[in-house]
Amino acid sequence: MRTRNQRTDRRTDALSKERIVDAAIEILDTDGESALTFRTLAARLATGSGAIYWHVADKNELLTAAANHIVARTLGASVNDADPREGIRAIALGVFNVIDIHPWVGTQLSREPWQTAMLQIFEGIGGRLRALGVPEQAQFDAASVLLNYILGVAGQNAANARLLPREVDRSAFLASIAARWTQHDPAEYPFVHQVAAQIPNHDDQEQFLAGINLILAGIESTR
Amino acid sequence: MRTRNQRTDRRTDALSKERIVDAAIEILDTDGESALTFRTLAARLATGSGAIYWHVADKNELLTAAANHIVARTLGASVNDADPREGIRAIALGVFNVIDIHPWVGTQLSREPWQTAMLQIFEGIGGRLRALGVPEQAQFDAASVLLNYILGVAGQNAANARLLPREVDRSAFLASIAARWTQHDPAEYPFVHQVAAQIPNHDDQEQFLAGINLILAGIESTR
DNA sequence: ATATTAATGGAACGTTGTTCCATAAGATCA
DNA sequence: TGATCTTATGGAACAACGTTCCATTAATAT
Repeated sequence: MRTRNQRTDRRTDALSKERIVDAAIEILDTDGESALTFRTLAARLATGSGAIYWHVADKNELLTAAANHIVARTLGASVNDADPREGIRAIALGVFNVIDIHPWVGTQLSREPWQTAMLQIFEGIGGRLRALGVPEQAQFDAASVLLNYILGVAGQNAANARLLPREVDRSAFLASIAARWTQHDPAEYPFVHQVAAQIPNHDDQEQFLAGINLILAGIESTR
Repeated sequence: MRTRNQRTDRRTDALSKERIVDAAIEILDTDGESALTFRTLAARLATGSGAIYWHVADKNELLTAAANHIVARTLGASVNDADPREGIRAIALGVFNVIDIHPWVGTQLSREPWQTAMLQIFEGIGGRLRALGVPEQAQFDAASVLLNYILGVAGQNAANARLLPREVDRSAFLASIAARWTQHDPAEYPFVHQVAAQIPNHDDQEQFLAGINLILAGIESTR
């Protein structure tokens, strides 16, 4: 009997979409978005780029699969179903935090529309809106605002992480942003100047949640 | 007197940042984001890429300048200051529509943080929130939700426009999205399935405005 | 007229995503 | 067991891109 057990004990170094996606995630996490190329990936997997293309259609599919993997894992964990409001906050915060750790996920979410990761977020939100008693007519709009707000913040945070040379002091980074803001004419940009003062001691995550709460308040007020 | 009048009657074909940005906008609008390269741009301006680099640092600066140009022109036009609520809606709708016409602006807004275009939107919103009577403490958070929601929608619409092969029938496009949604397991994605039915006769702009109204309601309810 | 600076345009460089293809490994069948 | 066919591999080659370099020209100042 030469036939090995189906798909079990093949060569241990066999390539697979899973191994490729895992390696891609490692590169993205440790060296950033720009470090992932088919050459670095092939080097890490000790193969050639042609072999990778046998398992993956193109770079876009690879990035989508990587982002889906991370988001699915995150959303699966954070389930709090006592209060639908809390459930929505937990989903939103989960996405926010996952992008804090893997900023490239934010880039991918805002670049590629209607991928599975987005639908998962959408479903999680929508189901809880129903539980909240939002009428069916209004559910689509309500879930859409929440999702787009989350995607907007995701994109911005990913973009910020892209410029941040890697672990630059956070307060120095905030200060440099505030400085850029105050360079504009105060007469033309009074609000920007007023807010620039609040930037240094400013908590991204707290402000993100405040946004979620404002939207939830809006959804519940228009019933 | 050989000296010509300062900066007036130079060679009529002289390059300038303005001419370069204008040409870039034309290419982006007529042939899409992927069509803008330093080669196509040089060809259109009948010059070489080196000459362009004398006026523009890199492609990022070029795109930022182009987006700022378009957004500034749009926001300058749509001023309605009878009601601050209407003013905010006008700004949001202005950005939405400008991205409908120039989708690449949406890509740029979500990719490059804290550029002038974003600050202009932020300032327009913030000033009107103040006029609305939102307490100063809450203005930052309130302006931030609105801005991030707008940016989220901007990014998604830009991404959609990128996939749309150019002027494909809109209803066919919506139908294909709904089809993709319903491919997922109905048991796992009940909300997505419910909403997929509403996609075909669905107005993007209307839903966008509904989102703005929900957020405004939330802002006004938590005072 | 001459020297200096500003601006030009096109060749060349290095990197990228992707394709191609000769070859090897695994499975199937005589 | 050996022959054949499919699956999978890895590295060379390609086209396109952003960017840099540099010899040359136009405009200005001396």
